[in-house]
Amino acid sequence: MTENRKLTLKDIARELNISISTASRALKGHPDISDETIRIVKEYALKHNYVPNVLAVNFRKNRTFNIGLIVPELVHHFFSTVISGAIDAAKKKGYNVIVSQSNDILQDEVTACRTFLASSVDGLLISISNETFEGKHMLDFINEGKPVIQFDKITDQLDTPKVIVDDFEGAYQAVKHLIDEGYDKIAHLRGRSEVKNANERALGYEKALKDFKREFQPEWIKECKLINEEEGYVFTKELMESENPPNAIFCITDLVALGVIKYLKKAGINIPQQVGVMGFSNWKLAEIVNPSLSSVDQHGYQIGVTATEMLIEKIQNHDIESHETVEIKTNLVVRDSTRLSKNEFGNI
Amino acid sequence: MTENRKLTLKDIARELNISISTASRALKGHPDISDETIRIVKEYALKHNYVPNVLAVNFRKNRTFNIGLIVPELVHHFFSTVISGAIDAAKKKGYNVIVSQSNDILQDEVTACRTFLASSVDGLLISISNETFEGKHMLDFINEGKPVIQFDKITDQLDTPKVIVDDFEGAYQAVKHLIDEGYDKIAHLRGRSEVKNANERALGYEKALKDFKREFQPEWIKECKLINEEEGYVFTKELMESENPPNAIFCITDLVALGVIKYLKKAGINIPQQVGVMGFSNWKLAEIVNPSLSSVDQHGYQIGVTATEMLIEKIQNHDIESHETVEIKTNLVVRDSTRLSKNEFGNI
DNA sequence: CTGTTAGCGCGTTCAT
DNA sequence: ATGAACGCGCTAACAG
Repeated sequence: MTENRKLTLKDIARELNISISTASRALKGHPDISDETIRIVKEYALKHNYVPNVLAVNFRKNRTFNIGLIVPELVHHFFSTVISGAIDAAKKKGYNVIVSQSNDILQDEVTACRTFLASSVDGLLISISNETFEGKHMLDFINEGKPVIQFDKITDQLDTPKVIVDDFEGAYQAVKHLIDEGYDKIAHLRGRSEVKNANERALGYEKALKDFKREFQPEWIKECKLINEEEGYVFTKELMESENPPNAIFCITDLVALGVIKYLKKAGINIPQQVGVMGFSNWKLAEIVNPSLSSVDQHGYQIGVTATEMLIEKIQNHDIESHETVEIKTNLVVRDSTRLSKNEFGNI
Repeated sequence: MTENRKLTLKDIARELNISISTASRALKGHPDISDETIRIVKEYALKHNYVPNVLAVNFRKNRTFNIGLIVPELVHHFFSTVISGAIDAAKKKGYNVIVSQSNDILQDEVTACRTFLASSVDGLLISISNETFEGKHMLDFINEGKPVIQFDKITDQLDTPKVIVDDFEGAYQAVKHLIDEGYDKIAHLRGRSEVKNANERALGYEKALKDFKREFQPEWIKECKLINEEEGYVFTKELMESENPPNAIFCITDLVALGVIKYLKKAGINIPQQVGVMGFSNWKLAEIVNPSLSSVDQHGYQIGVTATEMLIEKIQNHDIESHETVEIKTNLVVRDSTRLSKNEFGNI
């Protein structure tokens, strides 16, 4: 309604009979300016509710205090947790977060990058799509002097700082837990071989089997393409109907584990007595499903915070060269689906 | 690496021996400019990959093509769905979305508003916190000529356009379904009486009971303060141990329903045979829980899309006056927890 | 200590 | 059909 034009430096300079630059400097307590002038200007500014025009400042300084964040999917427990961490960390440093999603489609990711690049962010946080392998679109970004940090789903083809989950160790610990509980025939529903995270988890799985000298069967490894419930269901059926069925199944992610559980229940196979089930990611569903699902927590919030803090630091130091990788440790969460030894409450 | 300064209008003007304004106009195909010049300039621009400096343009035009989005919680199925819709809709119109969360704390919401206002968004989408009642911080926004649209969790104290779920009708249909299935003693775990959505749902519940002349008992209405699993559990225990226990429970949200289900299972009460359970929101958990939970889908994605489209339209028309309210229809999703009549598969 | 001046990159009169 | 010139609001180098 009262569309009162905003007060500018010029206005307050005119009103106070000083020059614009004096006003500008006074406002930021520049040492050149007398305490008296500073006091007067600040008082006037406060009283008349002066707010610097951020557009002008950003234009002048050639930066926006916005950072771009691209994830494959926004409606996804892990990624929304990461975003939450990123937003909170950014806020603390005075940055905004502009969020975009690729839907795991390379073209969408490229477009999002271009938009961010053209439009206005000071740096980029990205978790790449399943279709991204080299990532020259991100290179464009770096070439303009804007730092890029990859997190979670990354490509080694692109040399940037990275914040990743220790998938190998997480998988190793998960499988070790299964072994400790007494399971000795452990299958793995893995992800696509082109995806680094999937490979790391598979390697952790194999290493644990090897270290503890448990049976290894290539037929016990199934590659999920879509990483959904359906695949968990179908592969479990295959596994359980085979000559040599496993007695535990380690899944690439909780959603797949859900399919596993559905099949086992349908087939009347007791979890965890006859077959143990281990997920990965520790989604909300892990506590909800029946029996509750053991899983590996990836500390998404922490990943978001760490990646954002790193990015902002690089932005502020104009550091486009360093390429350190930070690994966030995972955390095994044991629930009913693998608790062979003692099961206090039974399945409710 | 090759930190090549970006090409500006000035550069291309100098290179082509024309004036800056000619270059500027040629680039946007201004009718004053000869086709020949336009061709040459455009060709040069394309070849040398000219990209207008968005910061400068925005500064000049006093807008940012960013919209602010504030939700109580980001890590929340419904809200992340809304955000997803908002981002997709904004992208189509060439806008970015800056996301922030209030954590249901008024102070955080106010701060987020201030940041957005000062920093640079052209408009605001907001779903208010549980602590927000009047919302003068949003008024600040409007006073600067920037449109605000409230969605889902709104306050009528602030006169803005709104996009809301038809909570009343959703609740009415949910309870009607319970009645149709044969339940005749229906309780309601409602939300806080200060929250509009909670009231609407409670009204829908009461109206349905009245219309179909079913028993109404004030003791069957319990007010959840925190809207969590725990409350669902505790209130259900109370209800079921009372003199006159209900045989169906309609919950303010799926999370509460989860607590309800947990108690009933623990108490050995069969769902849906002895007691039917109805949620609200249709989270992912509704399909995962056992038995699967009937719920009311709120079409979060559509809410995000609609609110965003409305906002952008207002931004572009400098429309700060209109205050229409759009109601997005809900959709009842029937699952096992209320399927008394026929239950094909049984609970798996 | 303070004021003058000169841009940042772009859009937009106003001349020609 | 084109160019010169100005200004958006702010910062900063340079003078005094």
